[in-house]
Amino acid sequence: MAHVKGPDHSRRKERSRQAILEATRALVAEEAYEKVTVEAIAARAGVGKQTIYRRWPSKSAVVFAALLALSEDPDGQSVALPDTGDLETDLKLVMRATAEEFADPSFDRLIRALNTEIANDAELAAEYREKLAQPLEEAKKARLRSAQEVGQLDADADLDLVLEVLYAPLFQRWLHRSGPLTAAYADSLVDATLRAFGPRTGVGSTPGELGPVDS
Amino acid sequence: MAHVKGPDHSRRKERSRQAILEATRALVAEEAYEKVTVEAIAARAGVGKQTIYRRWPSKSAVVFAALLALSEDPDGQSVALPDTGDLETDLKLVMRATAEEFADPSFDRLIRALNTEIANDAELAAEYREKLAQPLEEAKKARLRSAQEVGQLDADADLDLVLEVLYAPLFQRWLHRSGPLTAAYADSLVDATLRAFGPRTGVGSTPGELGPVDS
Amino acid sequence: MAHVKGPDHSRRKERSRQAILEATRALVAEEAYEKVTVEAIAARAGVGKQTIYRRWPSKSAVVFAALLALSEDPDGQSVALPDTGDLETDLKLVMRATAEEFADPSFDRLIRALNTEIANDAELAAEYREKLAQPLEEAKKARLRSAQEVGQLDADADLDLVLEVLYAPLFQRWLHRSGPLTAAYADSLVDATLRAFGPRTGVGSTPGELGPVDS
Amino acid sequence: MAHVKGPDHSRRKERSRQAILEATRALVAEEAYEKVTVEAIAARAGVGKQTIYRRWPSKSAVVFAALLALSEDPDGQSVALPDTGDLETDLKLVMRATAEEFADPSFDRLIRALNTEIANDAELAAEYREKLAQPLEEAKKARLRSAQEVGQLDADADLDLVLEVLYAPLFQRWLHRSGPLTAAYADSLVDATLRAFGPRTGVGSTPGELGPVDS
DNA sequence: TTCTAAACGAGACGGTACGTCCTGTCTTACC
DNA sequence: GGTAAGACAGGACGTACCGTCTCGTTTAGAA
Repeated sequence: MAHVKGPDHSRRKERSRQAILEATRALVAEEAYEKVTVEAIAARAGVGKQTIYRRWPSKSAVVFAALLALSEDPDGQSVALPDTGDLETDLKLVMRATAEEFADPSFDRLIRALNTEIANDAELAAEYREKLAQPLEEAKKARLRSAQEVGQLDADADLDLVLEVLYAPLFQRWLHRSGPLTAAYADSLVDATLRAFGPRTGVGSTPGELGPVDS
Repeated sequence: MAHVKGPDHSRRKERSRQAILEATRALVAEEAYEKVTVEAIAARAGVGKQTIYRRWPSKSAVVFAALLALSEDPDGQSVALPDTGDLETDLKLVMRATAEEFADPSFDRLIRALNTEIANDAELAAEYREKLAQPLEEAKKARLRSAQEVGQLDADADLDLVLEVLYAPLFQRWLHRSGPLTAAYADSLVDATLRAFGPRTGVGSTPGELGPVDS
Repeated sequence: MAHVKGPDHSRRKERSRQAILEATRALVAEEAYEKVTVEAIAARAGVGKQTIYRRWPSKSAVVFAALLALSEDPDGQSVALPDTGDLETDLKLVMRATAEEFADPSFDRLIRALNTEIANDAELAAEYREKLAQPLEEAKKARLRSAQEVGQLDADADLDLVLEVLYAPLFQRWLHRSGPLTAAYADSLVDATLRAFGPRTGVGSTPGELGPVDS
Repeated sequence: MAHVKGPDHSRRKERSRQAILEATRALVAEEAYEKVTVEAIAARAGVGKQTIYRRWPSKSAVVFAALLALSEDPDGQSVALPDTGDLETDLKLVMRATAEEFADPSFDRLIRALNTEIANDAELAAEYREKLAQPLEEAKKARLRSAQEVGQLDADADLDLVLEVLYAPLFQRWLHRSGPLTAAYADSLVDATLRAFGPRTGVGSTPGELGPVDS
């Protein structure tokens, strides 16, 4: 088990790595993505450019890593959606929060940068899905499955599809700035989704038996 | 108010304009958007760089204009969706066609470039909506209204929302490469949309009896 | 005779060229050669780096060109050594002037830079000889030939060798800082050279016979 | 005076020191001086960079030390010129050997590197003179003094000047590549030097008659 | 038909950022 | 404790484009 490698310098490495990611995040949040330069990141992080290029192959990769780290920080922790027992309530809560998040200018810039990256780089897109999107989707699907068990959602529904119908309109409206992201809009997406994938009435079980589903 | 200008050179202008837009389209279709340079466009179009900058303020604007022109070309013509009388049939046709379109690599690159532009530039986004998105949406809404009239779609449905629920999942799946764009997928989006916004025909209940449920 | 070439931009070209060479000269005169950077030259000249690299392949070449230009400036003019008729007087005048020149710190730095270049690059050395050294040597040899004609110098002397014996010690002492460059030293080099290559006494003609030709 | 040090790592020290100097020599002999890097030296010597910087303050110093060591190696030995009793013979032997030495490409690169260093660094130049040049010059002067004693050289000649007249032309011709370094050339330098500083035996004239010509 | 002035192709220009390389210092692990 | 390994901050390198400017050269309309 004796490895032949050199020293790991792990403390310095970690310190500079964090400084770089933090500086990147700050810069991307501050100004338009295309104006963020590797030189500025290095300067802000108090780091030589080579230290950046030693770890990442391009600006895209650094920015992407910085944004990934943003969501990964609480390492071991697994995300979970609220579960009050009422799907509609929970979804509206989550969707309204999501809509609000997009309103924050610095969050907006960060996510636009991230989307620009992954839209134009299939590899980064794959990494994004694996590291960020899937865990989040799993959490959401867990909530949906729990709803399926209590008959608040069609047991046969394709959960990926459900999530897309729920989230994609919000995402697209934000990305294209094609309309306001209000709470009412968030609610109406939940309503539409539940109409599309809610319990199939008259298949042996009555919703009413399980208690009220609507607000 | 008659100004004393020289010859208008309109023929040359038009020729070089077309050459620029065509070269831009070709380059964007060929390689990653960020590798398309104004210099390359000028060279390919057999044009001086200044001739480009005389007309457009930035590379973004040229690319955007090139893509706009792509869809505007059949000038006077107004798009219209098929109307067989059956909304489900028509929508599935359209959605399957849309899904196929995205599969063409050069179309893919063009639209990714366009989306990158408008995602990061609010002004271009506005122009995009005005010139491209809205006319298309109007055509789609016209078809939906026709469906409302024959009771194939909830008369109170917010048509913008309907279109988002229908298209946004497809768009997002394409943009993030998060799943295959099959005909079955296109169909399932139509199905879901129709479940969400179709006629409110309960089992043994008339739509009118239940009244609108939405807020 | 209609040429197919583009515009010559000669005025801009010449202006920026002069600015670059002047800035280079100033910087090389100011500080150690190795601390002169292309970036500093560009900044001082108010010029983009690319404008330098468009003309010269390396820093060496720019510096070399700057130093060449320094001596070439009076374009058509051909150098000539004084000719009073007395070789010893003339040579001592020239050698003392040369010794003094080397004492000027900014001249010193310039010439050290030049020598560093040509010592390490055979091509530059060839160009240096052709453009700077040879014309100067020709002027010197012209004076020596005139001396040979009046019997003040051995008619069979190899003039290249004479010049080397005369100048090389001064040059080496300066380059290696191995001794002071005084007027007395300059004189003693002339004396030694004249002893080595002066008229061969007793070969039929006495110098005195021809009488002094000087002023 | 025995100093109280720990385990005397002197052997390791000496080993790594030798490895560094040897690697430096090899690299300088192999390629252009400016392409020799400290990193390459360290790698070739199998040594950490810090081990180099612990001993020498800069790359210049390492290279200089390497070249110094080259000539110092036979430590206690003091150089001496041949003395056959005939100065001309001895000098021609030495000058021809010197000229040949310069023809060796790897020697050439080494000495060019050395000259570049000392031409641009007064401190190194001083060290060079003290450690390398002066001992050698002393040896040469010893031979000249011996010649003075037997009347083969002017007893009043400034031996530094004699050496310069003898060697500097060869050195300059080599440094500037301004001519071939042939045996005939070497001989002609000896001849010229002896004419300039040889015994003052005029044909039928006593030296005293002419008197010193110098100022 | 000749003249004239705008628009043009070409491409140099001042800049900015890129990604690479090397210097001289610092840190870690090993011996 | 000194060493090999090599990461680090810094900074120059030479390249690629940007958007501007400056040339001669079309070229199409007005004279």
